[in-house]
Amino acid sequence: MAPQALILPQSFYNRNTLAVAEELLGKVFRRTISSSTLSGRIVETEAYIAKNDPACHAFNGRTDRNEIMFGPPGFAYVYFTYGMHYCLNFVTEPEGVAAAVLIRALEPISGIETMKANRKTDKITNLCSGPAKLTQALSITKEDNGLPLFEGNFLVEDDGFLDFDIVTTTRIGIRQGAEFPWRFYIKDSPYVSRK
DNA sequence: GACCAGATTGTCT
DNA sequence: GACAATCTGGTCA
Repeated sequence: MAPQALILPQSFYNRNTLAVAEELLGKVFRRTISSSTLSGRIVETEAYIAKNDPACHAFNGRTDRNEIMFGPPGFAYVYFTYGMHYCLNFVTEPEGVAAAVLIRALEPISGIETMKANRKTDKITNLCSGPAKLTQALSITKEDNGLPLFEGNFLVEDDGFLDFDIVTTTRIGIRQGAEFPWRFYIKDSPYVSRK
């Protein structure tokens, strides 16, 4: 019998961002939209910490866009980029410390038919294997910015899955701060964005 | 597989 | 006005 899934409490996020990014691997992200459930296992993350990290949106201080990162931990930070893509982050560290974890890839678990329709492809490994792909598959938009992750319809759960190794690399798609080894993914997962 | 161009607009300087 | 925590679809090998 599989262990019961437990919702990660807000305190899970109220910690060092690198630890949270690493420990989010293997956890399950789940959202419910009008009685249908879309979920997937987190297989790839990246850490962004305003202090000393020029790649972080909050590096140059508080703005309208990054305000949520300065708030309490355990909330979603969704931003729009490249004129057409949304990316999903989880805010970490105590209130006042701007930091977040970018969710880069999921292994689809439920709601796969809906994801296929949203992504206009039938290939499972192409549904959520990238930060903008997974927001498209799960219909995540600016409307979801600021939602709590520890209660409601937008959650992260621990179902006890621990059978994997973790690979640590530099982050993807940034120019400044590219040398920080703050990307984590599940070794040998076919659902990560890139090796 | 690798590399490259184009899409398309919010955000900040 | 420049750029962006990206993706897709094309070419070439």
